[in-house]
Amino acid sequence: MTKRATIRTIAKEVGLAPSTVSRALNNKPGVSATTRELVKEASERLGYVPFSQARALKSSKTFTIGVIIPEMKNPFFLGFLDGVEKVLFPRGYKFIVCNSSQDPKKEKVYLQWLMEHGVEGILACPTSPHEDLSMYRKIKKYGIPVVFYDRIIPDSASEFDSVTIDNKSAVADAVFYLHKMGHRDLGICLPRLDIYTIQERLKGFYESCKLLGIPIRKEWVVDNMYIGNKGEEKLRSILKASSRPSAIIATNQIVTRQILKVIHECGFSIPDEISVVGFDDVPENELFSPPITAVKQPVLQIGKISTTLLLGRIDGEKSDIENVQLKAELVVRKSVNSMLPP
Amino acid sequence: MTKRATIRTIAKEVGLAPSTVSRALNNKPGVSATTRELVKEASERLGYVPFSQARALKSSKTFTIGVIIPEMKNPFFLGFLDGVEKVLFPRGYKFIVCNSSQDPKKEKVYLQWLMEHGVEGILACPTSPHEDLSMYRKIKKYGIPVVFYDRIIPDSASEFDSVTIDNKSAVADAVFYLHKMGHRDLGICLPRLDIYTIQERLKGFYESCKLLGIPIRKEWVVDNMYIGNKGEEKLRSILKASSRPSAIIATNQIVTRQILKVIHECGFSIPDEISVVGFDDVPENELFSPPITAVKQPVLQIGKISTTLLLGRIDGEKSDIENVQLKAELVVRKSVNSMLPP
DNA sequence: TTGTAAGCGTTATCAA
DNA sequence: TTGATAACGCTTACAA
Repeated sequence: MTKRATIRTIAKEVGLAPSTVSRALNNKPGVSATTRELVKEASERLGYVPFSQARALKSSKTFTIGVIIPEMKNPFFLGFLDGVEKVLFPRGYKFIVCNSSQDPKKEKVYLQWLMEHGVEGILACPTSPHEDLSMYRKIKKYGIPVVFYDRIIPDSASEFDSVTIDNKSAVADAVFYLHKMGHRDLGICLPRLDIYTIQERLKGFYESCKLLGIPIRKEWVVDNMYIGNKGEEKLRSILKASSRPSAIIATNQIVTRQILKVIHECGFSIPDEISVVGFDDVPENELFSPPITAVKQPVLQIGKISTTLLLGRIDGEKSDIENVQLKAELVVRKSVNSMLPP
Repeated sequence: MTKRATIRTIAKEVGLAPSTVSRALNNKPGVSATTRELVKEASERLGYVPFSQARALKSSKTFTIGVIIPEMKNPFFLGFLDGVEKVLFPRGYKFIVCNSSQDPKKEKVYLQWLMEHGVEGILACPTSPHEDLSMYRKIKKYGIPVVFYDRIIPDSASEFDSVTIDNKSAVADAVFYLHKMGHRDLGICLPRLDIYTIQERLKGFYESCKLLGIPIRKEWVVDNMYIGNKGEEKLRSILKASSRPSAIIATNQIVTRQILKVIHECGFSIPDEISVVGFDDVPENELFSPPITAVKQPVLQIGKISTTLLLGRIDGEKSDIENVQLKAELVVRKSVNSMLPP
C-alpha cells in the first residue's frame, strides 16, 4: 500500500504543472489533446483517485444530502428512501441516512454532524416533541436548505418547505367508509401521541365521527401501542369486553400488525366478528386472510417530491416556501364487514 | 445569511491566533481555562460550525463508512442497516447508503464515489455477476477496508473479510424438516440465479434432497421469480398441474410473498392442500393464516458483526482475514402439513 | 497552451 | 500558554 497518488504525483510523472493536470482531468478548456491524453493515461496508471474533501474546500459542493428518519422498522421509510434514491442517483447525489430512533437528542447529534460534514441539504422527518425548531433554524440560517417530509413541526409551515399527506382526511376517509358500511362502534389504535402525523390522524378520527354523528367511546382510543405491551393489552381487554367496537382503525403499519396480532390471539375472525382498516399499504396486506382494507400513503411520491424540492433549493431556487400536501387513498379489500341490513 | 464563521473569525474576535482557537475548541492540552472559556463563548456566539472537510484534509478521518445494498424492498436489508446503525452511532460514525439496484454498473459508480468521498470503510453486498473483484481490490489496495456481508464473491474468501450465513444448510434444514413431516414432492422458488446466496440455497436444496433420497423434479425449480410475471406464472402452472408438489420452499422474503400470492390466487389452502416454508422471518409471518414456518436469518447480528469487524479494520487491526459464518434457524409454525400416517 | 502562486479551513510543529 | 508557519489536495486567477 503505497502513498496515495495526488495531482502532484501525476504532475511529476508527466513533467507538467499540477494546474495543468487538474484542468486535463476535469475536462476544462485550454489543454491540448495530447497533454490531456498523457495526463489521463498517467492518472489511470498511478491509480489516482481525486480527493473530494479537498475539492469541497474550494467549491463547497459535496453532492451529499442528509436524511433524518425516525425509525427503521417502519416500511414507510424504506419506501420513502427508495423514492429519494431514485431522484438522487441520476443527479449524482448520495445520501447519508440518520436514524433518530424517535429520540430528539440523537436527532440533534445527527443534525450537527450533517452540518459539519458539508451536506448540501437535509430531508427531515422531525421527531422533536416540543416544537423545538432551533436546530433547524440554525441549519437554514447557515445556508443549508431543509425540507420536512411526513411530519412537520406545527406552525413552521411558513418557514420550511414540506411534503406531507392530508392525515386528517386519510383517517376520515376510513371513518366515512366504515360509516357507509354500517359501522357505528369504532375503535382506533395509535403508536404514540407525541408524533405530529398521529395527532392529525386522531383529529381526523374525532372530526369525522362528530360530523357523522358517530358517538366516540374514549376507552376505545388506544394511544400507546408502542409502549411495551400496554397498548396490546389494552386492545385485548377492549375486544374481550361484553360490548366491543365493530371496527378498529390503525394509524400506521406497525400498529396494523399489532391489531391483527391481538385479534388473532383473541380468536376473532375478520371481518365477521370484527372489521379492520389498516394504515400504509404494503404487499402483505393482499396476502392476509382476508386481505386488509387499508389507507395507502403515496410513499414513493413523498420521497421523490421532497427530494426534487430539496435539489431545487440546492440549485438556488428562490421561490416561496412550498407546503405540498398529498392525498392518501383508501384501498378497499375484504377486512370490513357490511353491517347493513341486506 | 452572513459568511460562515471560521476558526479565523473567532481568532480575530477574541484577539488570539487561529491555532490557539483550534486547541481550545478541540479540548487539547496547553490552553488556559480562561482562554478556553473565552473561545468557546465566542464560537457559540458567532454560530461557528467546524468544517469537517478541512479537517479530513489533514487527518483523513471522516467518520463515515459506505454501505452497498442491492435492493431496497427486501426487508432483510432494512434489518441489516438497523444493526449497522446500532454499532455505528455510539462510535460516532455515520453511513452513506448506496442502492446498487442489483446493477453492477451502478455499484461501480457508487464504489468510485465512496472512494473519492473519503469513506473510511465499506460494507458491501456485492452484486457483480461475473466475479469481478477488480473494483474491490482497487479499494482495498487504496487503503480502505472492505467487509462483504450476506453475499461473497466466490473464491474471494481469503482476500476479504465477510459475514454470511450458511445458506446451504439454511435450506437443507427446511428440506430435512419437510422430509421428517413426510413430504417427498418438493418445489423451490428463487428470485434469480445470478446471486451468490441464491445459488448456495439451491445447492443446499439439491444436496439435501440427494442425501435424503428425495427425487428432484427440475420443473418444480422456479428460478426466475423476479423476472416480470414469468416466475409467478410458472409457479401457477405447476400448482395447477395434475401432479404437483406437496410443499414449496422460498428463498427470500419477496419470493415468500409471491408464493403466498399465487397459492391464494389458485385457491389452495395452506397447509392442507399445499405446505410452504418461507425465507426470512418478518413479523407478518406470525399474522398470516396459517402462520408461516420460515427460515430465520440473524439479520441484526449480520449487521452488527460486519460493522464491528469493519471498525476493527479501520482501527488498524491487522489480524487474519475473517470469514464469519452464522447459522440460520428454522422457525416452525403452521404452514407445513404432516403427511405421515397418524 | 502551460506554469506560478494563492487560497479554501483546519491542524501540527516549532518557536517565542 | 500562545503565536507563526507550513501543510493537507485541489482549483483558479493571473502571468508567461
